[in-house]
Amino acid sequence: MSTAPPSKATYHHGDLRASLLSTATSMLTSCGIEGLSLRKLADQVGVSRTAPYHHFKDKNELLCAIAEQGFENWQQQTQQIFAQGDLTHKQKFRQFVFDYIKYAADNPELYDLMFGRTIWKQKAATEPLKAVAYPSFQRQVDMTRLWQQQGLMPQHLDTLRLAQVTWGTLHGIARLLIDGIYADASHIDEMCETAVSLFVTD
Amino acid sequence: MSTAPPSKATYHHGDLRASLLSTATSMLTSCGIEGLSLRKLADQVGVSRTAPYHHFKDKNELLCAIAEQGFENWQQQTQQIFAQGDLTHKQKFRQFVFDYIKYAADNPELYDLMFGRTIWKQKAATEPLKAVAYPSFQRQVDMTRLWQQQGLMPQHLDTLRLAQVTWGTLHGIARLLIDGIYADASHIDEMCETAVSLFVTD
DNA sequence: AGCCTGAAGTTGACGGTGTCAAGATCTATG
DNA sequence: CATAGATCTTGACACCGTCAACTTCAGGCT
Repeated sequence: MSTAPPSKATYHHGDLRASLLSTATSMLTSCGIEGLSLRKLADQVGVSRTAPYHHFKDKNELLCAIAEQGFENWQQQTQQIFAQGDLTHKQKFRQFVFDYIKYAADNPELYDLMFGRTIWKQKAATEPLKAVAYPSFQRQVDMTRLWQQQGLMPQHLDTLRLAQVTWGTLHGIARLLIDGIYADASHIDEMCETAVSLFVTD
Repeated sequence: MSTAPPSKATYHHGDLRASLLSTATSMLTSCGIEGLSLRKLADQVGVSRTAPYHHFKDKNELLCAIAEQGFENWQQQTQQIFAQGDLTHKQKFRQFVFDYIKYAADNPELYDLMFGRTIWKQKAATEPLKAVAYPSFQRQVDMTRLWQQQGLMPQHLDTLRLAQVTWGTLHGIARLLIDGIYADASHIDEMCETAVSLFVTD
């Protein structure tokens, strides 16, 4: 599962930071954010409760590091859609919507950490996290501009505002789903289809 | 501020439940959900740490009671819009959008409690809360059906899905705002205007 | 009137949390 | 080979939610 140390007999772990990160991520996805405690984490990795503090300043920094990894994966995943050459612009947009929601539905706890208030409301994001997250926000704007130029979306609307609203829609649908309020997984496809047909002016 | 007991000399408080509720609500709005602890609350009300347990089974029940009040206020506020007779359908819809976002922006912590994962993801909603919240979800569907009949929104789309997407959009914009990610208060009006012009097919 | 049941409020205690300080251990560099 | 610094440890503190047992008081029954 996680990167195991070569031998447990050693006083020093060898690769504790990576171990903590991967174990924390799996604890997050299986137990939720409220079930992730530093003490349980240290215990699971087989190390004393304060050992993690030599690799992360505090719990927030650990959470930011997890989110950081999440953004890297997500970004990679997203860009694969646009690399596919044999799709029309509308098909790509449709694929983007479906994949966005699918990512959130498949990784609810991670999505919540990446795009939730735990990190952002308290303005607790670390610099490395910002360095990965902000460009991916910006990318949303760039894509929107492209969609406007391709005639998928109204050109008379301000690109930034349009980007905020379209992303807001995806974000809102994702949240309704993963917070289990007013929508459940069986509605995903139809909701995405409805969203696409609302936005795309063809 | 809160309902003060007639005299502090009495052993029994007199109206502790109401005092707890109002003080908790004001602590929530001023300190955030993470700053609201039962011990601090009891202390502020001037009562021992376990006194609240005679009025609320646990912290969750207190939170649900706060959310319950929030829904009642919110519902009341929303219905005032539709009582105004001198507005066109489109104007009413526009007003609804603006008011929805304004409510979230004005009461970020309360909005988070009412529509956030703290209560709903853990399926921790009490029966009284559900009794108030579910109908207000249903009302969203009813309004959407009306908007379709009035020609504001495409009639060929399934009403339930359309309601989920339109509400998802408002919810998403609200969350982007109150979580301080990718949008701030100065964008509110323009974002609302963009959302309206995207949804209303005139 | 007086008792006495039960609601309301109290202190004490337990296990859990994040985090700091000080000491132990090992690794690697001069 | 020694020693400095990174790494890991135990101890301690201040919080938190919650249970159990005790005290106080108000209201209804005889």
